[in-house]
Amino acid sequence: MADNTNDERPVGTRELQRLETRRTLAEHAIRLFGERGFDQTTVDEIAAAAGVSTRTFFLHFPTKAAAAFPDHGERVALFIGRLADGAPPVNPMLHLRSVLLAGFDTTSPSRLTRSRLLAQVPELRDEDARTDRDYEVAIATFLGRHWGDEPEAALRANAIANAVIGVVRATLIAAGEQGIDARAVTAEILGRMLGTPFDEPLHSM
Amino acid sequence: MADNTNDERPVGTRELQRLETRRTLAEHAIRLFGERGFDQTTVDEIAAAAGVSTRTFFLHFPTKAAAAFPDHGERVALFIGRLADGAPPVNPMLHLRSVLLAGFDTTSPSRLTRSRLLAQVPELRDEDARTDRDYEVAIATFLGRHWGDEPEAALRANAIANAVIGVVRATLIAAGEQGIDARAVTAEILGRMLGTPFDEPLHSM
DNA sequence: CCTGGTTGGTACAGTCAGTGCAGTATTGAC
DNA sequence: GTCAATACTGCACTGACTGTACCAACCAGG
Repeated sequence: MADNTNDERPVGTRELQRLETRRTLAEHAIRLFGERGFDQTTVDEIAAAAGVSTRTFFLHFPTKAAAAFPDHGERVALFIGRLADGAPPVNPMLHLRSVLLAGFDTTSPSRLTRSRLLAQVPELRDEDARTDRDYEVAIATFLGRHWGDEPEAALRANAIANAVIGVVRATLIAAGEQGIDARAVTAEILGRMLGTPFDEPLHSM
Repeated sequence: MADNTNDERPVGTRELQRLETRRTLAEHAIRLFGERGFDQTTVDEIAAAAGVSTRTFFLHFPTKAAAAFPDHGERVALFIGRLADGAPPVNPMLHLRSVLLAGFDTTSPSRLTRSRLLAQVPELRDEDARTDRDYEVAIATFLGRHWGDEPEAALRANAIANAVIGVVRATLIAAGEQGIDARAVTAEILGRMLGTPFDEPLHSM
């Protein structure tokens, strides 16, 4: 066993070929979804366009829709890393807000592709909502670390996570349109939602 | 043509039989989902348990999952009616909050069934999120009536709708558990989220 | 080298959700 | 009583996804 203390990719011909196949599949899937729509594209067609068998498609992606978001795993990992980064924040809600807004600042090409695809292919929004569950879990876990895991605190963490993700998803889908400053709207709404300190009780209801 | 000025149900033997078939299908679907899980139940089994053909199932429900929420349409209609009820509210956000909380007060048996089923059968949560889109549209439309339909106002309405539905969904799923006052948690979070007036600009970001 | 286990991909058969269509039988309006 | 509307059925089909056996290229170890 090689002394791989760090988790370097063991880059061999095999691994490279596999990643290339995966990349090609996703590329053609996104292209075809955009050209014809999601329902008008079959997995057979995607596989054929990528030059592999249909069965191979499902060795790389669990569902047809998953091919539209090939870097989902990495993005979630990045988000979790950012949430856990640095010293424990004084106000977790403000930390959460700044991490969420940081996602708007990094203009990765894949984010633009994703926004455009979601705005263009409505059938993919359901799948998007499904994958967003990973972010919800990440946020709820993060908040749970600060609020404890009593049932009511957990429920609150869950509800906040749902709400926050809802805001970000809505704005990210619209982010492709002209003349909309999605980041500003997100910042404003999150500011109102998360600005009040949730660590102190609220009795004026 | 009879002078049906009001929209009374034309109750005939046929209509009754149809409603009964639909009810039976939903009843067995919910039972089987609870007993074996969603993926372990086939539409064939549901139809057989209800004593009809498989094809008939799809005359009553568009998807397998839809049978788990047979009264979804009525509930959405009720919600929309409550939103539009009365004079135009002074503060639409507060009106929205009170309508949402009213949903907790009416302890309909179907709501309890739904909560229990969602807590028990995780595969149905995706479908739940999908059907919740109808509520999102209703809320966004309602807010749009007050805020106008400029792109940024529409985006804000959409984002708020997403957030609010996220909170309610999270709490409703947990509502079946013991010792959790889901309504109180929802009221508190919505109070913080919607309490500040969104009609005035916020400059302290 | 070479040899043998690992692994990316294939072929094939199968399950299940969902649709289109042609047909039957009961119902209800005139 | 007749005839159209309609609740339901049977059948054939598409398309997503899975299990399994198999091939072939790769990448050790000696």
